Amino acid sequence: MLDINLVRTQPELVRQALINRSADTAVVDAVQALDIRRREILTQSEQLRAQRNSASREIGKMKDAAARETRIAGMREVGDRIAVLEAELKQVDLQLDEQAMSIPNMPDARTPVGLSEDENVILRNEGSVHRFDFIPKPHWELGPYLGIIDFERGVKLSGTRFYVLNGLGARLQRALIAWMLDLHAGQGYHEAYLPFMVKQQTLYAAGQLPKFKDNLYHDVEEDFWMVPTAEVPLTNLHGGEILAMNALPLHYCAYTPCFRREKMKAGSDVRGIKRGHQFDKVEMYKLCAPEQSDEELESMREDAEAVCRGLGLAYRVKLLCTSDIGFSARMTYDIEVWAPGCDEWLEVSSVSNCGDFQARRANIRFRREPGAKPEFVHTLNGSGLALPRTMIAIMENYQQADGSIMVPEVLQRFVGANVIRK
RNA sequence: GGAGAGAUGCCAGAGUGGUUGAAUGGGACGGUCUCGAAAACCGUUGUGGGGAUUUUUCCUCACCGUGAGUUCGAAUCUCACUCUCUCCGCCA
Repeated sequence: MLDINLVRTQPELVRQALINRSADTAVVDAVQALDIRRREILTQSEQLRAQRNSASREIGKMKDAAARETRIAGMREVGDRIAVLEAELKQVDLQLDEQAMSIPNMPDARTPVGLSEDENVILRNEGSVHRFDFIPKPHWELGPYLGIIDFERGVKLSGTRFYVLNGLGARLQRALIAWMLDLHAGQGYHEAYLPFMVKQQTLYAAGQLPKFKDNLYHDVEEDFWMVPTAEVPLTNLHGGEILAMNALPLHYCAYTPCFRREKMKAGSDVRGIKRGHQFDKVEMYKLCAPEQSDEELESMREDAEAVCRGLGLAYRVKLLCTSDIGFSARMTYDIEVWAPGCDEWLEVSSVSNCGDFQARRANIRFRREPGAKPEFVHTLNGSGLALPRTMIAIMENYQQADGSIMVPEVLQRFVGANVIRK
């Protein structure tokens, strides 16, 4: 949620930000009009209330019954007028909220303006791409060959885009989760185990609703929504709280499965485990004071890169342009690892600074010193990393001519093997 | 799932339908006293919206779990919901 004051005082700035995001600007006019009407109603109804409050106080002290009755009758009418105004206010508030909630965050000045993902900027390539003296196979061939990925049975259980991991395949994923969490703990992140189902309000606060309703799974009988990312519960962990300055920055990491109803084009990304309705992810999350968030973003990107480096994967860092950053983000780095079998770069992490956008929705504040006015914190999130794509990169980069897969050194003690072979 | 109890400020805990934003106690902060500290005493101690003034303040409205209702007036009365606790049942 943007500061309504920004829309009020600098609507042009907001409009330009929406244009840069390739989004419709009509919402700005709607918010402006509703905001003006809201304040009109407020002024009127508050005047009436003040009048009623003082009259009621006097009525309480009146002794003369007849005069008292006259006064009460007069106030009855004032009460009716208030009721009418309140009813309209409720409507206006509702609409204003809905409109204001649908405005995405203002991009940071450093986020390049661009009309599509083609205008994202590749900042760096890190690590050397592994050269093979044979043609590397894609993971959707290696997995079934080694018996560690079973696509058929996944489909049997749950339909297309589901799979089963077997034996060392399942173990490799578990090893990655454990290793990543340990790594992040060493980087100063506090590990949390979170609910995988949350209530609707929690999704609004994180910026997933109302815009991405179509991409979420939820129970129709109860107010339970499956988390699309650990970012959602992590954003709300301190919702409604006022934190002490010396508690900041807060660094969290968490492993959760993620559930996404993806409206995918038939035929796109269908092969393998790159994109599914359910996947695992280790997430990093930070809450900090506004002046800290630029620096925290860089260190979080660094922490995500450390995962790729630890696994010995070649990767590149992208700075997303205005049209490609997420709804809640003001600036985002993507980290992509090279997958020689699929022959493409895979996005394994997205590291974003959301500024006070989520904090405003979730009402997360802090006090610089006891007694000081509460201010909104800044929030940041980043994957560290998405599991299936990391699995793909490991399988395809560490494959050998005979179809076996070497286990990256850091994972060996978790997997309990140096190599996965048939 | 069944039965009961409860939800008030940072915490504990009062609150006859009418100056109750809310007694009292504790904590925290400031001050007096002291060489210093403790004790004692005095004072301060919420959030959000709107308006005026503009960098200092003032006025006003809302908020006592949430949402409706009754009333001239609700922390206080009515209803629904949520959550917490205790007991019973069930369960990994």
